[in-house]
Amino acid sequence: MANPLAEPLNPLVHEPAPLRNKIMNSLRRAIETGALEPGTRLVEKDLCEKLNVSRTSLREALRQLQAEGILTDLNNRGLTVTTVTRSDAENIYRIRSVLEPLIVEQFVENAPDDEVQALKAHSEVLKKAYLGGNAEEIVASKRDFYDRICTGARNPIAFDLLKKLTLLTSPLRRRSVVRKDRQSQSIIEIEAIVSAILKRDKAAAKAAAEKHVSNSAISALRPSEGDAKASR
Amino acid sequence: MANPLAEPLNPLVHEPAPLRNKIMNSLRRAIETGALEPGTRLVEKDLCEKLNVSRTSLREALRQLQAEGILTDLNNRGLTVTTVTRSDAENIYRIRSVLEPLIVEQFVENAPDDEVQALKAHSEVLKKAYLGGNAEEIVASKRDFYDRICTGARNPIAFDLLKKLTLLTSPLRRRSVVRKDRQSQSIIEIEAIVSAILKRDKAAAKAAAEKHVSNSAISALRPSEGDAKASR
DNA sequence: ATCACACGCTTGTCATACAAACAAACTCGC
DNA sequence: GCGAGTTTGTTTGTATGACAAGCGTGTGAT
Repeated sequence: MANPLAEPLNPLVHEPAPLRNKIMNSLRRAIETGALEPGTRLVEKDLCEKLNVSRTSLREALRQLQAEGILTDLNNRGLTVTTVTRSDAENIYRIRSVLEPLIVEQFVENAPDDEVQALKAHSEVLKKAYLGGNAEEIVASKRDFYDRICTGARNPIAFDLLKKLTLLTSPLRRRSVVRKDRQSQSIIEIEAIVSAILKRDKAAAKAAAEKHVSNSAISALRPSEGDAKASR
Repeated sequence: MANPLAEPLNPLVHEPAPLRNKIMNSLRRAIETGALEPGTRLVEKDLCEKLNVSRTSLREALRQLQAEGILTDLNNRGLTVTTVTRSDAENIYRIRSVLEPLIVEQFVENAPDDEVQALKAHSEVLKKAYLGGNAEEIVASKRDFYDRICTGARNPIAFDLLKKLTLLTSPLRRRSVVRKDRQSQSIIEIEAIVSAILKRDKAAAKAAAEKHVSNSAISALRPSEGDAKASR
């Protein structure tokens, strides 16, 4: 049998990749990695020079990111990287704690056996990444894991929402991933999800998914520092 | 006692309302009311002339609506009003059926008594609107009802998501609102939600909210016409 | 020290221009 | 008549330059 991890040779969409998309990806990446911290002011002219693009394209990209909630509009004084307050973060985790169980449920309903097998195989890779301890690798592997579940669930809309929500809390998550205790706990939780999925046990899978989000929330929100000014 | 329906004299935010926001509202409204049907191609030059704005501002508004999912990008051939496939609609209702119970739960947790009373009072207005049968009035009143719940829940992020999701299915909902049988059913379901909220009974309120979404879904998806081409 | 004013920086909006992608019409050879 | 290739027109993508308006800050006068 072929390696179930192998991608089915993606059709290679000949994406013309408009400039604004590249800009968006670049900025998203910067926020995700922490190169742009929450609260940073984004000055159009500076960004144009740094990215070497025209103001037109840049502004279109900014508008799109703004609509995604990643950037916040100060009234007439430009954009900043959205600062997620504690209350925002709690709300985001609360939303995730109903959305992710839904996705897992739909995965059980809709994913064909080969995707289930591939997920199982990938969960082993993820586990190894956790044990390896390389943060980069963990994050990448976990994202891949999520992608598989969301794709298998056949609910692209929820997938989209989740991507945006998790991006908003990426500053929090970055701190939480490096915690050793959280890592070993994550492994257990994920294995619970996978094993329930293998049995096609919807209720158990949902419960495991919810537990996983709840615990992530606890870990991410633990520091309990006073929350900053309002968000939007 | 003062009329609990009275608004507390909103602070009247001096919104400079950038042109692009007006454009967005205008387009959103057009889609919501059906003036722009799903699948309609949006040609920049035409819109500029109709709205009497420059291409720059228009394009920024379009990008923002695109990020919200209301507009879909054909590769290099412009934007269309997003066509929601049957599968998309099912997924949207499925998401709503977990999000709305969450919101209702948070309303029970967080809304102060006066907001609960105001909600109760408004539910009577909504009921009258249903009995009156004027579609415009029903929609407006129902939106107001939802706004109160979402605001009271203190979860602006979920509020935002719900607004976007419901806008996507507005073509479906428009057809469903006029159904007499659905209307009387709606009244009952909403009263169930309100009465559970009054008792501050989280579990019952959640259950009632979920039931309401499920039934809305059944009604909206009933026609069961073959779904069109892919969405995005 | 305070108030008012002026200046600079930044965003909001517009007009214009040109390249590139795409679709449709059109032409020419068979 | 018909198909292949070419031309043409429409539409989007990107860049540039310009100017008004909003906001913050510094300066100067009192």
